[in-house]
Amino acid sequence: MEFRQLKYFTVLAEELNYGRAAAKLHISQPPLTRQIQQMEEELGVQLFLRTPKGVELTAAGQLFLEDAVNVMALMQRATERTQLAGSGHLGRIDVGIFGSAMLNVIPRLLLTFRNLYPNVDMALHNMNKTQQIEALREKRLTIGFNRIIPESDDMVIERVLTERILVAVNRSHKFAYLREIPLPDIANQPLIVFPKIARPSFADDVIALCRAEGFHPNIVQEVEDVVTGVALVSSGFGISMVPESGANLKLPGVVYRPLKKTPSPSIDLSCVYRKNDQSPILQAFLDIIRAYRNTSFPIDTHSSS
Amino acid sequence: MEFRQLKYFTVLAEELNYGRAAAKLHISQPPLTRQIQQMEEELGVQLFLRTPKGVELTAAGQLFLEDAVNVMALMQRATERTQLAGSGHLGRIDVGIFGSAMLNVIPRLLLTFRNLYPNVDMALHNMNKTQQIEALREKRLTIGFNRIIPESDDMVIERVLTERILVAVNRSHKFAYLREIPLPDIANQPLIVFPKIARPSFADDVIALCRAEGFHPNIVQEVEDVVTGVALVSSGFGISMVPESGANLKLPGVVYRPLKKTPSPSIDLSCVYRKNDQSPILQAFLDIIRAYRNTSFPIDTHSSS
DNA sequence: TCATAGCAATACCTTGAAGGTATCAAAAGA
DNA sequence: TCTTTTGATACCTTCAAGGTATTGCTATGA
Repeated sequence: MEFRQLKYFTVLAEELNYGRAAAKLHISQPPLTRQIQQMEEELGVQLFLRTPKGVELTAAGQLFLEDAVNVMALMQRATERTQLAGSGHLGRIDVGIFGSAMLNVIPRLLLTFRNLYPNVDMALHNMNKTQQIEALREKRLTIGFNRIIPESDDMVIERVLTERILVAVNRSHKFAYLREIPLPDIANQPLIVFPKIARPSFADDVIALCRAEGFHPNIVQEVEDVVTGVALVSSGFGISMVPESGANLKLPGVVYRPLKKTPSPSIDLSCVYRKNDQSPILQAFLDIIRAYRNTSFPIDTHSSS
Repeated sequence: MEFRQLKYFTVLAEELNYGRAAAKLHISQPPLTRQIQQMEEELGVQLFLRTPKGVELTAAGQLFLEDAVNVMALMQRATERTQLAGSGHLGRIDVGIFGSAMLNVIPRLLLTFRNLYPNVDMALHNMNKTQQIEALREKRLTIGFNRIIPESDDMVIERVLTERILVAVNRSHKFAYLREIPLPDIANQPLIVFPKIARPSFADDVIALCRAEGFHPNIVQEVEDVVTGVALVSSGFGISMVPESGANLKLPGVVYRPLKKTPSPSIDLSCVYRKNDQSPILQAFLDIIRAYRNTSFPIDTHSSS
């Protein structure tokens, strides 16, 4: 049984006349006769009763007609769904997220993606860079976001954007009265760094930044993430350094100040995905990331709550 | 898209290796490659990723695989259902019934049919012979049962069986003491005849029987059906003549006696169906009727309640 | 009653596409 | 580096789908 025959059958069942049905199918009448004969032979069932005025469906033919219509509709739907999936408009994307990027950049990307590809399911998974790489290898993740991602043969790391590093201080701290913080002044301040797992991390960047300036920072606490770090700043535990998008985190008594240095010390946010992943959904997502890359994300570094 | 291609696709999706898949399909590898290429071109979607070790499904391919399996299963089911319908094992039969035949013959036929063709829906419709013919013409009925059916060009009337005519009398009636009732003795008895609609009917047969014997029956009541007639006999209203299968109707004080005449007066039960109806369900049903035709239905004419 | 029109079926030819064999190109493994 | 394994390509053969011409049947109208 071929789809062609199903099509011929349904048209003949509609027209109930070989000549008209053949015309509608843009073939001549004899091939139609033969195809229907062949179907009847293959099924071992008479589908049409030949009458002097044309044909009519047998009971078996009526039953088969219903199913034939269903089969063709299902095939049509399958084709359309597959084409949607092939163009990235249907399917699923699993995104690994971690840290301060979730406070600003990633939500914007996700929102844009959802608007453009409403039929793609999006799942967010909170994991650190090590877990992300592992999950990517096991195809549990389509793409991961992180800072300072180790190179890997089977992964592509792509910069999403570069942010200034800001100093988070308590409003009561003397730094709060400065517009910019001179880096050397940090030397003796109690410094809170993060994250403490999955090194090297942003914490190492901060430390390296200090060392390049010629001093060793006074680290009073390593915490797991930016939220905990800023929470400690809020309670007067010390000061911290955060990526610019972390400044979206408004906690009582916390203000953010840029470092006094040119060029401004900065940290990259990157994404990572499988080198051999050609899936259209990933490509679509990457297109959005690339469109965002050079967009500025102005952040009011002087606001606080 | 052809079923052949769906089949090739599912096998390749299972084997994930062109060579093995082609072997399983009993074709060589190049045609398989070409058919898959053709599918991908037609859909405009890559279904497989070619890897050095073989192939793997893309996300779109996985989606299409699910649907392809469904399409093939639905087609398979359609084929089987159609073949069942074509052999009379699936579908529907509408049977018109009327009168005393419902008391014995028809239930046996229906029971036999249901046992042999459990997937055929049976619907019974109580209608008189006029209504049956009309319903047959409008295809609301597949077959009708009745007595004395008028000839018709587009209908076939076929005898189902021939029954003796019995006399139904009240146990207190003098006839109850006879083993057989001489027909002339009926002349002055109060006679109940039926049915009163859709003449000519069994009633006319009874009247004709009497006239042939040289007398005009003393009809005291015409009733609609055998049940009403026998009910009147039960209450002592008069005597009646009923087809043998009517003797299955046990009402208080009613006994049945054969007529004393050789050959025994009889009445046919017939069925009627459309001359051009070749439906396998009807043919199957007719086969059962014909098998029953020459079977005797022994009825104990002397029992009563 | 015969001629005609309209229908599906058949005979016969043409062509396109599916399948086969041989071979190539690329990559992995020994 | 050579061999093996994989999918892709080139080219040929064959079979079946489609076309034209025609037949056979039946209902209908003159």
